[in-house]
Amino acid sequence: MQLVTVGGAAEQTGLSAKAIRLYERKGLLTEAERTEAGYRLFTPDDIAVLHFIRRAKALDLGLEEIKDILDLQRGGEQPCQRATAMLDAHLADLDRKLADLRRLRESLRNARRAAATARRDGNPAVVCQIIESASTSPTVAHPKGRRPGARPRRRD
Amino acid sequence: MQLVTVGGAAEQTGLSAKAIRLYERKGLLTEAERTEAGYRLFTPDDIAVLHFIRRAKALDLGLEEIKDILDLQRGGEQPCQRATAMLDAHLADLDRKLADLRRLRESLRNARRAAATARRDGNPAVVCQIIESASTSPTVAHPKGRRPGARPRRRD
DNA sequence: GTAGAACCTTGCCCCGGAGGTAAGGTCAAA
DNA sequence: TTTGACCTTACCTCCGGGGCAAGGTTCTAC
Repeated sequence: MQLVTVGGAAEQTGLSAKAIRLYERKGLLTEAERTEAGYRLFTPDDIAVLHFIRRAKALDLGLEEIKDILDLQRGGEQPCQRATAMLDAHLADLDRKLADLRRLRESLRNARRAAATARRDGNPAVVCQIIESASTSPTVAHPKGRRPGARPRRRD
Repeated sequence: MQLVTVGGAAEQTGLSAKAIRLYERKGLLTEAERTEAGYRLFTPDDIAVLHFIRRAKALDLGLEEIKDILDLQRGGEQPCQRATAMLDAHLADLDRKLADLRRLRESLRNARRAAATARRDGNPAVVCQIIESASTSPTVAHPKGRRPGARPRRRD
């Protein structure tokens, strides 16, 4: 049963030592045992949890969500139901992201084409036309309505 | 020539006032004129730049990159060549992201399926199997080699 | 036995791209 | 005059750490 320090845990899991300390601090890991000198000692169980975290992160789960799953599991409950719900949510999210990115890709391709054309035609656009031509905005900011009026007076 | 305050500029561009101040502070906008009271006054040109920024942001360019383009343009140069290079880079990046996300999506679907099966079979996995089964890691962290040895001594 | 490398510790500031809030100044309309 | 909609700056927060400082510990080589 080798106990390892952060560096060893990092090596075994492909995470950074800093990240591992962060996970402990955020409660994803139970607090590690310490040597007399204060070095953390991670058990094979800890390493397994770290591997779990790494995989979960690869699935784009946030640390908070991963913690939720781990807490449930540590509480003796079966986190699968909760976890599947999370995964469903992420799946839906992912589909949206994919669609957005595909649109974005199209915008970029169009922009590139327009830029190439403009340059070939020797058309020195006033403001770089490249991005002007890319129309659609995948993610729209909050509109936040505002009444007109309140026209400012200049400093003179 | 209406000059407008941040609120007006925000309204016209769909950006938040906060974001606009940030852009000015980061040098994407030249410092706006002020009223005696210190209110910013944006010219139609500023508004055009803000529209440009918004479109560029929609193409996932970072503020620093947008600033680079704008600086070039303000320097009287044609930023198109530089901008197309950026767009190419982003396009390649995007393709990678898309591929990653598609793989991720597959992982999630598999994970879900595995979870459903496990639950149907009444199989109470030791650690929630859901994520265990998802193998591939789209983004890999830095390996950072490390010599073995340095085995810690336990506190006892 | 001791130097020095290679670990480890905590703590703090930094990134992007803002959002939120505070504490206060300004301006136009009723 | 007062209200309230606007504006100002400054600082804290988010996420997931990276980087560095300043110091303690342990291992290896001599």
